[in-house]
Amino acid sequence: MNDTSKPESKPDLRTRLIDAAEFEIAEKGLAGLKARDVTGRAGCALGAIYNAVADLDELVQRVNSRTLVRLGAALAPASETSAPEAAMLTLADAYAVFALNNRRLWSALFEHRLPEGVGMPDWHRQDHEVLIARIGGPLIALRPDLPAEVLRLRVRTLFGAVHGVVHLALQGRLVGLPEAALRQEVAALVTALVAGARQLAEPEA
Amino acid sequence: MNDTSKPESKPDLRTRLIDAAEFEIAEKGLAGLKARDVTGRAGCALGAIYNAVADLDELVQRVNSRTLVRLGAALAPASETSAPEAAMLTLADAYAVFALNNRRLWSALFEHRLPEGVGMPDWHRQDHEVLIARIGGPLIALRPDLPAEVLRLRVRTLFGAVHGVVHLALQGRLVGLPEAALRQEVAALVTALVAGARQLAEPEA
DNA sequence: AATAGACCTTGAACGACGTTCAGTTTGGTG
DNA sequence: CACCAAACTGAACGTCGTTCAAGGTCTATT
Repeated sequence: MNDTSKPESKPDLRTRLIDAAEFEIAEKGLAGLKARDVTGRAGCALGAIYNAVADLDELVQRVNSRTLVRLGAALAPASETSAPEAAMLTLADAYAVFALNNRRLWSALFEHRLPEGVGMPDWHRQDHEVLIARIGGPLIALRPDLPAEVLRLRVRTLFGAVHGVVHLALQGRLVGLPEAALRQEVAALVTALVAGARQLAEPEA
Repeated sequence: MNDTSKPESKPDLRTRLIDAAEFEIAEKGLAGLKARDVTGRAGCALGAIYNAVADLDELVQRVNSRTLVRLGAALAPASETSAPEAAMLTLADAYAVFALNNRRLWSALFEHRLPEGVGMPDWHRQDHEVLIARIGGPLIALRPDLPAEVLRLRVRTLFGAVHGVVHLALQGRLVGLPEAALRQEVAALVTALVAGARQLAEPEA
C-alpha cells in the first residue's frame, strides 16, 4: 500500500491488454479493434477488459498515449535544431515520416471519437500538450513579436496545417502517392509559411 | 424501360431515406446514424434500405455528396473574387464558416471510412474533384510559374492546411473556441501562406 | 379482364458486437 | 486454517447491420 488514494498497481494484465490492442490497431486499423480479439491475444477472458480499463474507449486512449510518446520521441532530435526555419522544416518532415511509418496507429490518434458528451481525460490531454509544446519552440523563436497567448493559438494552427496535409494524403490514397511527394509537399507548405511569417514579422529592414 | 443498362429510376423512397439519414447525421453525428432510426423516420421497413442503396456506407456517401454540393455553393461567391490573395482569404473564411454552421454534416465528410480495401466510388470522388478545382483557381493565378502537375498537388496541400486547422479546432473543443478566433487563425494561416508563396515566386523585382 | 412476371416491400431472424454480472478462483492477512 | 476483498471467468443480454423467404404491387401481353 504505497499509494495514498488511487491504487496504481495493475502491472500485468492491463499492460498485456494494451499491448494486444496496440498490435490489433497496427494490424487492422482502429475499426478492426474487437474486444474478443484483444482478449484472445492477451490470453484472458472477455470480461477481464473491464477490470483493467473502463471500456474499449479507454483502451484506445492508452494505445494513443503510447503513440503520442513515440511520436514525441521521433520529433525530439528535430526540435533541437538551432535555426528556427530549419527546425520547423525538420519537425514537419519528421512528423510526415512518422505518420507514413505508423499509418494505422497514427490514424487512430485522430479517428477515435468518444461518445458525444464526454471530454478527453486529463492524462490523455496532457500527452497532446507535450507534443504541442515541442512544436512551439521554433515558432516562438521565429515570431518573438507576438504575445504568448497568440503564439499558443498559432502553434495549434501550424500543427493543424501540417497535420491536415498529411492526413489528407494518407486517407486519399495509401498507395499511389509516394512518400517523397508527401514530404516535398509538407516542405513546400512549411517553407511558404515560414517565409510569410518572417516577412510579416519584419515589414522593413 | 428508358435506360439501356443501369436502371436510374428510384425516385421516392431512396430520396426519403437520404433525407432521413441527413437529418439523423445533422442531429446526432455520424456515429449516431442507425439503420432502424433512418427507416423509422423515412416511414418504411428496416430491410427497405437495401433496395434503395447497397448498405449504410452508401447512404452516408449520398449524404456526403449533398454536403459537398452545399459546400461548393457556399464557396462559389468567394471563388469569383478577382485578386488571388483576396480570393484565397475569402475562400478559406467561407470554408471555416461553413464547417462551423454545419458541424456534424461537415465532420461526417471526413469521419466516414469504408471498410479497408474498397475504394471510393467514382460518383463520389468527382464531387471532391469539383471542390478542389474551385479552390485551385486563385492559386493558379498566384503561382503561374509552376507547372500544372505541381499545382494540382499544391492545391491539395493548400486545402489540407486550411482543412487541418478547422478540423483540429472543431474536434478539440466545440464550445470554448469562439467562431471569431478560428476565422482569425485561418486568416493568419492563409495570409502567411500567400505572402510566402508570392515571395518565393518573385525572388527579386 | 385475366394471367404472368418482374420488381418492391416487409419484418422476423441471424451473427457479430460491446458490455454486464453472478459465480468462481486467487492471494494476502488475522 | 479461515476469512475477505480483489481479480477473473464466460454465459447471457441488448443493440447493431444485414439477409431472406414471404407477400404485395405494378405493367405488359394475351
